[in-house]
Amino acid sequence: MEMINPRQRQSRSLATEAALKAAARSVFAAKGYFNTKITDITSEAGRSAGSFYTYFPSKEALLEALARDFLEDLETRQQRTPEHAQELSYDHLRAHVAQYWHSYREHLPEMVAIFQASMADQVFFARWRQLRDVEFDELREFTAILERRSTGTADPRVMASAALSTLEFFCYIWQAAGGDPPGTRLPDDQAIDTLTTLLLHGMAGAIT
Amino acid sequence: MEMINPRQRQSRSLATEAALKAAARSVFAAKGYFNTKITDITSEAGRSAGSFYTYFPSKEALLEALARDFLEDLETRQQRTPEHAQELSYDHLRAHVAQYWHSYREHLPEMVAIFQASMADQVFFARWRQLRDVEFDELREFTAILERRSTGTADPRVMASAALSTLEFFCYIWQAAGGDPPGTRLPDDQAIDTLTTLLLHGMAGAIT
DNA sequence: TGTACATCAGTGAACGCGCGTTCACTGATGTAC
DNA sequence: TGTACATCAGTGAACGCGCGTTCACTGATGTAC
Repeated sequence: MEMINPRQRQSRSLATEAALKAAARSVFAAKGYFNTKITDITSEAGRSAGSFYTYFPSKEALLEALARDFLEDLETRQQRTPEHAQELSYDHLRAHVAQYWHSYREHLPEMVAIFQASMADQVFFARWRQLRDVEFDELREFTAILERRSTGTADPRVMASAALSTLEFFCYIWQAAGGDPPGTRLPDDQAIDTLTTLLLHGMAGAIT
Repeated sequence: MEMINPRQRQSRSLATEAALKAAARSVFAAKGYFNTKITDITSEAGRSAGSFYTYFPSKEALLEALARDFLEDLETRQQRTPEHAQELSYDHLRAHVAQYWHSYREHLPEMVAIFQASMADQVFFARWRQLRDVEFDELREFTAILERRSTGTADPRVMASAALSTLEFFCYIWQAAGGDPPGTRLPDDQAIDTLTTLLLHGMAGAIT
């Protein structure tokens, strides 16, 4: 029989690696990183336990691979948004908040798994902080406004750190931890508007 | 020889239980909850491995005991602060923020360990949310002001959830995760002032 | 006050469970001639 | 095109490490008479 696909081995191999990554994302999201066993990932991916080690030497290495993909994606996206503001405006800040909110949802398994892993592993602690630095850079333009017009009552970088804490943990609470109180739902628009209002007026409180 | 202490067994027992709890707090803070082995706790406490099980059936039970102590402490403190404000004022909000900041530091091992455990264990997830609800109640008076004078652009409870996210994660970043960027120090006053400025003006942005 | 026995905190070596990891094997794909 | 061999993805039973947990034992404290 004629070969349909001249690279069957390679494509099978790529498919399995992708299946393991996809399965890991799914299982991490469902059970959490620590509760996930290698066999949970392989059985979700429809492979045998041993198959895992053809692609990744450990669960950590798999998460590391997901983290690299994620970081690459973030940095690519960052290049596409060079627009900068001179003043704090609701719409402009809202666009940033909305991007963070949707990006968090899109990468929820990675965000949560890397954060969880950061609590038990130095390497992932560094990875988490690195991802956070990328997000911090996204707020650079706002920090710059604060620096230019600061009243001196608050360090702009500390203010930016607080603003990022708000974004990050509000997303965690509502997208990963079941809402506030648990079980509560929140429309995307309302989440984004609330965050924008808090951060816009909050940061404005530190400028002239 | 006359007995110095008529209840030597009991006091020795209480001392060991307290030593195990203190050792656990110390080791949790140093290595994190997941990396802590039972023998890490017992050796820090200067006891044998087997001794642990006289007092706690598992590491989870020990953390559960620490969580109960913590919750009790929080609820006792809450009764001591019945003062309520009718308006948002810097000093009044600052007092709340300061209390949260110092309470977080005082109970850092519990805060972090319970949060970590919440990511792998349903029971501790519920405990973490319960502790968070207590803190949420502390913000009730501010939520009430928002409810009375809301412009309708943001749900007061969602705004309070965002404010608590700011408090909680800013404390985590600066007290547990080494600052922002890691390695940075922050005087208590500056942390508290920055949080107060952000939250005061941020919440004020949602009222008439 | 003294003796004999009971109780209990504490010990640490040994046990065993769970899960990560290995490896001999299978069957399919790819290559050489 | 066919045959013989090589390579590789994938399998899953078995192995073994690490750590939680047990338990027979020790020595000190407490009690009975």
